[in-house]
Amino acid sequence: MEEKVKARSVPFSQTRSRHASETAEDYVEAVMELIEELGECRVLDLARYFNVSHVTVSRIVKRLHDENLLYSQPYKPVELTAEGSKLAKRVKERHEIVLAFLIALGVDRTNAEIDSEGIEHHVGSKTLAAMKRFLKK
Amino acid sequence: MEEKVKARSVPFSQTRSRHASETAEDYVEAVMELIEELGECRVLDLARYFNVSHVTVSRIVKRLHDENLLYSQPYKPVELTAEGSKLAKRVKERHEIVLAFLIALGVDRTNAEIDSEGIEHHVGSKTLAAMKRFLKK
DNA sequence: TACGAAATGTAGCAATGGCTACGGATGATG
DNA sequence: CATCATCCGTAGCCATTGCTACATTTCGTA
Repeated sequence: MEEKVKARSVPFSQTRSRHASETAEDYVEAVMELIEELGECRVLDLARYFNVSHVTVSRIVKRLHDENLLYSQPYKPVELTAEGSKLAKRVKERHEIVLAFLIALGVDRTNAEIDSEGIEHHVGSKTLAAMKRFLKK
Repeated sequence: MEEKVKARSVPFSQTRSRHASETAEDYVEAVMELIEELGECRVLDLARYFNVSHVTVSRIVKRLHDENLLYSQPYKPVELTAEGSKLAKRVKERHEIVLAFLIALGVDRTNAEIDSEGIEHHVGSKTLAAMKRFLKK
């Protein structure tokens, strides 16, 4: 009888895979950060960082190892592969831009840090470019 | 031997419950939108809206019914409870602000729509206020 | 070197959100 | 009012990300 609702511009279809990708982004970024801070990155360092159990970390590390983003051996520190390192740098740069942008927008640092963690994964290249332009002014 | 890494300001601890909350927000917003557009909101309307199977919708509707956000009876349209309606209005308003903000920032409408869907759930009250201030100028 | 604490792995459970396949309910139409 | 297409529910599968409990490995130190 009437018009069908059009599906969203961004299908929510791949919610699960999107979440998995976000996890990957968070983890490679954390590994890079922890290696910079501590010299190495242990499973327990990640567990403390994300406030989850070492079991959760260990399973995710295994998956990211299989996806060639991390390199890990039993009972050894976690390292980044070349691919993981590339991703981590991209993610970190995007994260820094989003954070700086929110602060420039007038958000206090604490809230800017909180929100940027969540927002960063959803900032496309166009939005990122717009944020960069804003920062230049 | 050295300083422990401090946990993130925003614990990633409750990733699962955060995702569940985002789902709740998406669904009450969609239900409100679909009722406005179509006069009622059926399970299949939601399935088309989110590009998922009706099974996924049906399970989530049941959960949100248990959480008192939606009202549903077998084979009947889905409705919002008072609580769900309140949440939906809040979410919709926030969504509209984020979308308008991205457009004002210089992002084309298509990408603004895409990114606002993902960003909206991570915009805290302080960031939302900053976006409103920006829009007034 | 041998012990014990700390780190990591493994087993197995729950919740969430995807799916297909199948069966029952509803409602329009002949 | 019988039929059939459409809508919806249920069963049951998988993946992801939480967890606790328990087993194993590592490593500093007695």
